[in-house]
Formats: sequence, C-alpha cells, structure tokens
Amino acid sequence: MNENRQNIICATERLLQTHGLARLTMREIAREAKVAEGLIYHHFKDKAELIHEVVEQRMHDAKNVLQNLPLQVGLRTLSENLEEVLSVVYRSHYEIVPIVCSVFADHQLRARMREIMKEREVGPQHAIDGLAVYLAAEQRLGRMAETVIPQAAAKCLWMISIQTAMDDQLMEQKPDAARIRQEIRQYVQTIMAGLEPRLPAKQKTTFKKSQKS
Amino acid sequence: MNENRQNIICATERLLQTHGLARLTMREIAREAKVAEGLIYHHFKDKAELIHEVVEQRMHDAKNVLQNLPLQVGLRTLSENLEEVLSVVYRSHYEIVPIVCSVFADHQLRARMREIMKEREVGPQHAIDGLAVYLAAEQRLGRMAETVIPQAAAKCLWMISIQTAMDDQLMEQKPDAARIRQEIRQYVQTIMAGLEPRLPAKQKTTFKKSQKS
Amino acid sequence: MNENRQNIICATERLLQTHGLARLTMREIAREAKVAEGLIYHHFKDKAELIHEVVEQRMHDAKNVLQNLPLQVGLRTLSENLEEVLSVVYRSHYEIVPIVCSVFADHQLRARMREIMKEREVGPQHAIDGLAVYLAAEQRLGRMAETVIPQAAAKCLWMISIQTAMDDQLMEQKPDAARIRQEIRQYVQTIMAGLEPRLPAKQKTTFKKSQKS
Amino acid sequence: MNENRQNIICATERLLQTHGLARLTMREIAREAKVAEGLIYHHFKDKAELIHEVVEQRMHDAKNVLQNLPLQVGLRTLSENLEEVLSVVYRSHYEIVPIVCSVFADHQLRARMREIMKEREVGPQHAIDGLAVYLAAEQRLGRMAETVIPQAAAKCLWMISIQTAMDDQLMEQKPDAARIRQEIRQYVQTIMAGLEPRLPAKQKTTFKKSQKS
DNA sequence: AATGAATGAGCTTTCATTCAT
DNA sequence: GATGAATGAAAGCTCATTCAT
Repeated sequence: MNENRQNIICATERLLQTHGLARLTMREIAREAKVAEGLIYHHFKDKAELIHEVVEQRMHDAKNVLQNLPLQVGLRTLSENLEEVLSVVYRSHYEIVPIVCSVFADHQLRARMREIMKEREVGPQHAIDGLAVYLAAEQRLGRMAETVIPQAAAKCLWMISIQTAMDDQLMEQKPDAARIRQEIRQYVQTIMAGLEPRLPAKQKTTFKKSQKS
Repeated sequence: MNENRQNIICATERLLQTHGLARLTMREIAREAKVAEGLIYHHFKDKAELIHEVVEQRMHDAKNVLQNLPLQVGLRTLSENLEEVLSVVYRSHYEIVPIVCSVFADHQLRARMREIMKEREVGPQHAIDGLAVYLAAEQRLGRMAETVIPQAAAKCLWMISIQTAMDDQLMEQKPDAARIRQEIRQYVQTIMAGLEPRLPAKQKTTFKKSQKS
Repeated sequence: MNENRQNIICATERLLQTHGLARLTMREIAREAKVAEGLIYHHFKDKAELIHEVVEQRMHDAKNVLQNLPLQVGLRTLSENLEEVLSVVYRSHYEIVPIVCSVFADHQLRARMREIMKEREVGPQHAIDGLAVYLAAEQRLGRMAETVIPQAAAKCLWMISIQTAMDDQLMEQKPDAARIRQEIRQYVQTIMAGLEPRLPAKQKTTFKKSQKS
Repeated sequence: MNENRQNIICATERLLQTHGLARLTMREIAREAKVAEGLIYHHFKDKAELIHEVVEQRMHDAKNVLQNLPLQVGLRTLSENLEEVLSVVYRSHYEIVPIVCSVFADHQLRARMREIMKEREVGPQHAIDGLAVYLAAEQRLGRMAETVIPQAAAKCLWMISIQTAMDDQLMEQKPDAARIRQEIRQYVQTIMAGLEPRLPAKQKTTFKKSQKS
C-alpha cells in the first residue's frame, strides 16, 4: 500500500519541524513512521530523495495556484492576482525554507538534490517561469508596462516571497494569514508602482528614464 | 596564544563558506588552521561554541559593512545609487548566506542566533533601516515617488540582494562582479519602473497602454 | 515451471560473470530473470544453494568443452595446434574464472566446490590429462622433444591460459579473439622454443647444453 | 605507536585465513586486534587499503628475492636461479591467492584496489618486469636463447607460480617445501628445454622453427 | 505457483571528544 | 600550551529472507 509511503513522508516532515535536518536520522524516521528502516529505501532511493519528496508535497499548493494562473489573465486587477498568488506561495515557502536552508548547508546533499531536480525536471525555476508566462500574458493585454521584463519581475516577486518566509522563520514569527496578507500587499504595491516619480518632476539633479526607446 | 584562537575561527569560517556546516569536521578545521585537533578544545568548550563564535564574529563584520553603505543622497541618479549600494550589500550577503543557512539546520544554533541578533543589535533590520532612511531622503528631494513606503522598498531591495546571493551560492556561481552588476541592474530597473502601465488610458476593461506621459 | 528455475540459474551466472559474487543480490537476480524475488525461494532453499547450483552447472559445461578439445595429432604444426587449442581453452577459462574466484571468497563455497570436483569428476585435472595425452602422442611421432614430460608441459600451457584469462578479467579487457590469439602465440612460442640457448657455445660460465640423449 | 598498525594488519591476515574475505568485517578486525573500530581508519583510508597492505606484506619475501636477482646474473645456472626465485615467489603467491581471488569477486573492491596500486606504483606488473630485466641480462650473457622475449618468458614463469598456488589452495594441499620445489623444478625444466625437438629431425610432417631469422 | 512489500540485523565509514605525552 | 593517537557511538545504507495476498 501507499499508506506506508505517506506515513514515512509525514513522519519525516514532523521530525524536520521539531528537530531540524541536522538531527534527522533514518532510524528515527523509521521509528516515527512505525516501519522498518529498510522500508524507507524501498520507497525512496536515498535520504535526499525522501527529503525532496517532502519539499515537493509542501509546494503542492503553490504549484496549484501557479497552474491556475493562466485562467486569471485579464481578470481582476494585476495587483489582486499577484497578492493572491504570493500569499499561497509564501505559505509553501514558509514551510520549506528551513529544509531548503539546511540542504544548503550540506554540499553533498545539495549536489544530490540538484541531480534529482534535474532528473524530474522540477524545481523553483519552473515555478518562476510559470509566473513569468502569466506576466507576459498580462503584458500583452496591456495590463503590465511594456518595458518590464517578465522573467525579472517574476523572479523579484518570488525572491520576496522566499525571503519574507525566511525572515519570519528566523524571527520565529507565526505565519498569521492576515499579517502575511498585509505584508505581501505592501511589497506588491511597491513593485507595482515602482520607485520612480510618476510625473516628469522639476528636479535639479539627473533623473534616468527607465525606457530607453 | 590568541593568534591560534583567531586562526581557528578564521579557518572555520573559510570552511563554512566553502564546504558548508554539515560536513565541517574538527579534523578539517585543525588542518586548515594548522594546529592539532586537541588544541581547539583548549580555546572552545566544544564544536557548538566554536560555531557560535564564528557566527557572532561574522555577523558583527557584516553589520559594520552594512551600516557603512555608500549612500549618496541627491547625487547621481537613484538607480545608479541603488545599483552601487546593492552591489556592496550583495557581496556581504554572498559571504554570510552559507552561515545563515547553516544556522537553519540546527535548532539550537538558530535559537542562539536569534539571541545574538537581539543582544548585539545586529541583523538585517538595522541595515534595512539605513537603506530606508536613505530612500526617505531621496523621496523628500522628489527623486522617488511619493506613494512609495521607504521601508517596504528598502526591504524589497534587500531581499532581492540576499536571495540572489543565495541562488548564486546554490548554483555554485562565483560572485563575478560584472555579472552581479548586470543582474542587480535588471532587478533595480524593474523595481524603479514598476509593473503598472504608465498612462491612465481610456479603455473599457481594466488595462492600460504603457507609454510616456 | 522448470523454465523459471533455469531462468534464475542463467541470470545468476550472467551476473556472476559481469558483476562478481560480492555484490550479487537476490533482487538483481530476480530482476535479471524477470521473476519476483520470492519465487527464487520456491526453487532454492537459500542463496547458497542457488550459487551451488550455478557453480555445478557451469563446471559441468566447462567439462564438456574441455574434454572435446580439437586435438589433431600429427596434423599441421605442433605450435599451430597448441595455439588453436589454447584459444578454445582460454575462452572457457575466461567464462569460468569469475566463478572460480568467487568461490575463493567463501570458505563454505570452497569446500562445496571441492566436493563437486571429486564427486562429478570435473575440474582442471581431467582436461589437463587430455592435453597431456595429445602431447604424448605428438612426442611419439617425434614432433615434440623426447625429454619433455607431457603432463608438465600440458599443465604449463593450461596454467598460462587460465592466468591470462584471469588477467583479462581483472583488467576488464574484453576477450577480443585477435588479441587473445596473438598473446597466446607469444606464450606458445616461448614454451615451444624454451629458454636454453640452442647452440653448445664455448662459454666459461656454467650452462647446460641441450641435446638429445 | 606503530604497534597498533601492525596489530591490525596481523589480525586482518588471521581472519582472512580462517574466515575468508566474504566474512571479514571491520568490527571483527577491530575486536581481533583489540583496538577501536575507528582506529583502523586512522591508519588506513578504507578497507581496501588495509587489505592491500596485507597483500603487500605477504609479498615481502618475493619482492626481496626479485630485488636481489640482479646479483645472480651469470652465477649458478639459469635453471637453478629460476627454481630458487619461483620457490620463494610461490610461497608468497600461496598466501595471497585466496585474498586476490576474493578481491576479484568484488568489482567495487577490485576497482579501488587498482586505484591504490596505480597510486603507489606497485603491483604484479612491477614484479614481472623485475624478472624480465633479469632474464634480459642473462640473455646478453648468452645464457638464454636470443630468440626469447624476456617479458613473455617472465610472465609465463610468474603465471605458473600463481596458478600452482591457486591449485594447491583449491585442493587444500599444504605448501610442503619439498613437494613445491619438485613441482617447480619440473615446470622450470619444461620451460627451459622447450617442446621443440632439439635436432633437425627427419620428419615427414611440417615442423616450424621458432626462429625466423 | 507467484508476487513484492516489509523486516531488521549488520555493513562500512564518520567524527566529536578525550587523554597520555 | 600543544599534540595526534585512540575511542566508540552513531550515521546512511544493503540485503537475505519472510509472508500475506
């Protein structure tokens, strides 16, 4: 049955949250999942693959919302759409950030993880690409400035989501939905409006236009 | 001597950046510092204490760098200033990211880091505040849109820097100054211009054409 | 069915030759034989019994090959005949060497192999005897020096074949027919000619003249 | 002290002889040598390196006799020298054959072993080369036939030694000095004299000379 | 007969820490 | 202060074997 497989993944997740990756041993996962150690290797090639699976499952909601993004093209405002997406993405990021950072600290595990992501053609890049595709579509509708590079904008938004999650984890802030929504709205609005003054102001110093026709 | 103590700390930091915390062994530290393994235990109670010391020192160094950002209110263009500042910030982030991420892998270390950040008033918030103050000043000069919340903008820029650094570390990209400069420019331009189309157009649906006023 | 049983044996033998005994797992055997792991235990009590069966069968096959050597008394040259025969012997040796060597790693298996060799009258001795009989016949025809002990000569040739096969396996050289032929020719020529100088020279130091009785 | 290092090697050798490589575990070596498991890795990089060391030490006598071979050039008869050398070499071979064959059965171990031999520039090839150099010297003195290829002859002799040892191990024959001496003498004499009839005989069938002037 | 998920002891190797010198 | 040999408790992973289906 797949029940055991899911058991193992859940047990891993639980231990990851309570003890961190550094103290995560296969033996303890087995004990927590109430299965034999060997069974883990029946379902996952190695520890890295198991951890990868946990991350993938935690990113499930984010993936969903990104996949449904094409349906939102042209609907509501761009800001609203982005706030909605980022709220969901943030939530996933909040959950995987401690794992991803831990993997970061272990070069061997990191290398193996890259391998797995290459094999399966998954990873953050694909998610960012999805967001960029959506932005490009909005751009074609004239709902986003023509000068914007969709890839760059998508990456900015993505980075902000991850970093906010990292900050909150580091500061032990619970991911309160309302607070998050507000914070994200602030960032989205900042990115939407841009820093440049809107009107050709009568300034004394140089002011560089963003459009080089 | 104290020379040895500093040697050990520096060696540890070097290895932390290149190899990560997970595979950081006392033997390797000793070899890198050119001292005997046993000597480390004369200077530090155990491995955790040594790591703490390194984290503390590194955070302090980063604090100095980030609090002396070359912010030039009213001079050159805002874009140019931000690119300049983010390049410096990036460099510091690139170095500190492996350490911060290592901290995530170990709950004990994470708690300790929170303490350090509170006690010593180091941490991202203080540097971001510096950046926000600069932006507010530019705003008062009319060089930044009035609607922008300086704190939010500063944080966006900050997050982009740290996340770019993380990406580069993850992909094992050397921090080539030219490449970094170009990547940062892209993000800065995106944030400067914003995603919103520039002109309030006379359209029925919610989307506007972008062009100069 | 018995088809499965033979499948398993063949699969095991194939893996034994390519991967060696040490890393030979029941799982891999099952995969190679395209049966379930559990099925192996319906046909064989345990792994040891399966290996025994393989060794036994392989020894039997080798016996057949080696007892039907293409020995042609009085025809062509002796060298040519030996080269021809050793090429065939080599081929058989090349296949059986991984199995024989595997047996050395396990004392239990080694004892069992000795038993098999005695019970079934297989083993090197019988094939060498065949070669010796051939040499004796050639000797009677005057095509081999009278002083040679056929048994000793046969064994020398035999050993060279098996050791060459072992070398090739060790160095993971494929048994390319042409290369083998050439290498064997070199050894046959060495053995044919002998190391002793041909002419009774007028030298001061001791050396034994070779001549007919 | 080096006492422990030697203890470990001896313990390994003892276990190798009594249980074979298949049942040789690091834990048991440590117990037999009365040291901690970890200490083995202080002296040897891994299991392969330890086994290699055991083989090297067992080949010590053979190495010695091969190193002293140049001193024998031109002294006594060639036959006597070869018998002497092979007797010693056989003895070493008899001891290492079970180990070498076991390694043969484990492709992973085998690969690692090749690595070690390449690193340290040791291995059978170097020993055979030494023997060939000696034979070449004797050839220059006219004590060995000009047509012989020293390398080929040396390899023949070497192979015969190994294979005799393998045979004896397989058949559980104790390496009785007198019996060995006699067997080796037989092979040496066979190789010395060669199979070709000495005199241009009045034969009816073709007879190929080994010397193509 | 046939399957393959499940077991768990055991493997090699790593590494923080101790301690006699 | 300084050394590095020695310890031994884990760690990740393997694999022959069992058993419910």
